[in-house]
Amino acid sequence: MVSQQEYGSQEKHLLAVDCVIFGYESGELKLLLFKRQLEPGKGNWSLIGGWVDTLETVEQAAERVLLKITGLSRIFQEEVSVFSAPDRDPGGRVVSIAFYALIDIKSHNKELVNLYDAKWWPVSNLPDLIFDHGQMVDESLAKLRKKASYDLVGRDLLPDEFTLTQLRQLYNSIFSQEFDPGNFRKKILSMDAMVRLNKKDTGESKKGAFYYTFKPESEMNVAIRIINM
Amino acid sequence: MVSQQEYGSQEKHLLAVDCVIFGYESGELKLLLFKRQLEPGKGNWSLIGGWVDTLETVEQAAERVLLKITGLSRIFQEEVSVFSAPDRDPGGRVVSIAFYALIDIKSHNKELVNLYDAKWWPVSNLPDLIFDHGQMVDESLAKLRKKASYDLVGRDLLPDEFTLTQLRQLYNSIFSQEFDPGNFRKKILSMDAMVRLNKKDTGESKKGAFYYTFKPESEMNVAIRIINM
DNA sequence: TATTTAAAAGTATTATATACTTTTATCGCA
DNA sequence: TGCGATAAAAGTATATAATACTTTTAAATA
Repeated sequence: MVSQQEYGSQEKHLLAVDCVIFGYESGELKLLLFKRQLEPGKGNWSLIGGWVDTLETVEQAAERVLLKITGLSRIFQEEVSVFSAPDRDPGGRVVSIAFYALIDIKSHNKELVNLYDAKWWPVSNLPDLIFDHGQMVDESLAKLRKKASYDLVGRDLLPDEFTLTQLRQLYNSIFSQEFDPGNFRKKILSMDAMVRLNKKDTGESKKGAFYYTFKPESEMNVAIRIINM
Repeated sequence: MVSQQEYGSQEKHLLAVDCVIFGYESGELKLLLFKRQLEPGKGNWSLIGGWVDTLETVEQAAERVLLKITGLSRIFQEEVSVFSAPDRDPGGRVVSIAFYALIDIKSHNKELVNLYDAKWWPVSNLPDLIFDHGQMVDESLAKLRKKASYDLVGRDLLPDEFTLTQLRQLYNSIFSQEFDPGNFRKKILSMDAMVRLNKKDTGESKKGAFYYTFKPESEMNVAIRIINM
């Protein structure tokens, strides 16, 4: 029988999290990016990251970073994957876990964002990013699309009250394609996921579109596929 | 402007990988488990793991572990997620990344498996596992089901030559449900993913079932959903 | 040669997706 | 006040796919 290696005398690693923060504003899916403040790569655009402490989980580290930057807590956030190429960070061996988060841009703390020298960029037109952050964004976008195909992501990205047209435009921008208004409405309403309010948004049309809010997740029909990828 | 923290003086972490190794044998989906050889938890069943070195990626660490145990390389393997509860391992702070792998049980090195005191367990009847390894298995199974729903996983789990009945039974055991033979055949063949050989397996029926082999992945119709979960 | 077995092929029904059309509510303006 | 414009909302018709079920086939064997 072959023996396993003991805990002592093993190599230890710097562990970080990097947050891919998605938001939605003026009909566009956007990403919160930062001017890096330390070498290497100082002055270039990057995701916001943070070190993982010994007494927390990586999820908690990501929540901590998100709170620090946006002032928001209890936000949808999901692990993307681990990035661990030995030379990925020229500053040293750092293993980083990417997370993506979905927030309502209107509700976050803009002063904090300014404080950190951050900017919202449309995902359709991103600058070059340092290290492997571009790959983190690509993987996050793929995950977001997958999630949006069987889950209503509007809950996280839209304000509390929204119209079906706004939800459709959000989906248009996530998938970079135009969904048929009638069919989109039919499918979304068949999920029984939201309630219609007695208010209309007349900004976009003469007739006006009803506002909706989401029902609690437990009450909706979860077995419906929104987009067939 | 708020400044970011320097690389120096950060806490470092022990980093490990744990491998959830799936195989398929006598009509059952199985999992390779190990009798743990060191404290804490010595003698209990666990996944096989290994430490991550400074000069490798976590994927390479997982491949290294898989090769050591099974003698196999170039195996399908995918990251599941990061497990980082500070107290998950009573032996100390270890952050572990779970991977799941799919192998053809027939083709692996049984002597190596014996050497490491390992055993194939049917997933329908697993023993208690140490630490959070049970959760790793649950997440891996969920990932495997999701993958199997849009991808033919037979390529990795079955021998080179197999019958449609064997492929269906593999799917039955992955999803713990009986798929209709006619409809399963119709859907699988519509993917145009395999070629029929001029050989029959007459073990199961008088008529005999044709053997098939997989075409290269590039040639198959990838847009077909196998199982609607 | 009749019987048995499961493979293989085929059919019929239902459900869903997609493309397209019609009606509706409301505003601005003649 | 009533008409045109606008996009929402509702409705329809067709194509495609999922599901349940039936029939035919090939080969072994009693």
